[in-house]
Amino acid sequence: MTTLNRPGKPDGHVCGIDTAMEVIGGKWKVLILWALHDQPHRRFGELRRLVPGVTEKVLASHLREMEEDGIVRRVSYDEVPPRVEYSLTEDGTRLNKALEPLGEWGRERAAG
Amino acid sequence: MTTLNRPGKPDGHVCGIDTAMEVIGGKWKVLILWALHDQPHRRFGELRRLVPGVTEKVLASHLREMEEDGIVRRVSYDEVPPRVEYSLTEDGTRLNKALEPLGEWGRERAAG
DNA sequence: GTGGGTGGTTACCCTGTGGTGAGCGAGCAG
DNA sequence: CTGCTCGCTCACCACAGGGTAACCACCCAC
Repeated sequence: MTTLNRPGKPDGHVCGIDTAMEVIGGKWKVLILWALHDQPHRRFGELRRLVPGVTEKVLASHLREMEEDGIVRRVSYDEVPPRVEYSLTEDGTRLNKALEPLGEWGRERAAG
Repeated sequence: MTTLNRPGKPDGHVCGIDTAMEVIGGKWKVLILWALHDQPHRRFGELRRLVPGVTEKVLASHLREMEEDGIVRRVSYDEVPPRVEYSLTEDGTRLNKALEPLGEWGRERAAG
């Protein structure tokens, strides 16, 4: 279950890694984090362009979950046309840093 | 697709992290890695006990995928009753190390 | 009045992943 | 001859995560 419902999930965690895996388990979440890492604020449409292939529905639901998980901050300005800005929380920033060695591993492997 | 078929997957990787996510994307893979990290060799039944909740079929297929991905080494002894030992390759060991910061992040978060 | 651009929501469908349970091959203990 | 162990394999099935598409409210420019 990646989409909503944290309540269920009686599994119990063996180690910290699966706690983290739950948070980044969605298909696009790491890419969203990645897209968020270098700019302080990103708009919805921007993210959609930065994460090629994601649909609006899924992007919206992933962002909502990440907000619930406390790794993304959502600020909605009451303007027209509507403007919403997403940014990493401090926890999200630390998560992103924790993801870096993994990214390096992947890059090495891709390089062959 | 986590189970078999690397061939497809035209997606193209945005960054190294999703390369890694593909490898550890299975539901139990990080736990298997974790179970493999402290002993040089683990037997099938041992792993099944160490990863509570996994079924034999899924454990077998995950191990097979991890072997294909070059992070797990499988050695089968031609004895009776059959004996098969699994261990991390060097690449798998490095992956496990790359996973550590993530585990720490998860532990901190679980601690609240 | 109609088209565009914003950031969504809702309904429905489909595929892949993982779960269930059975069976198998070979030898040994009893 | 029966049952047990070990490491699987096979056939089948359920479900949830993700994809598709339509729709909404709002205001502006044309």
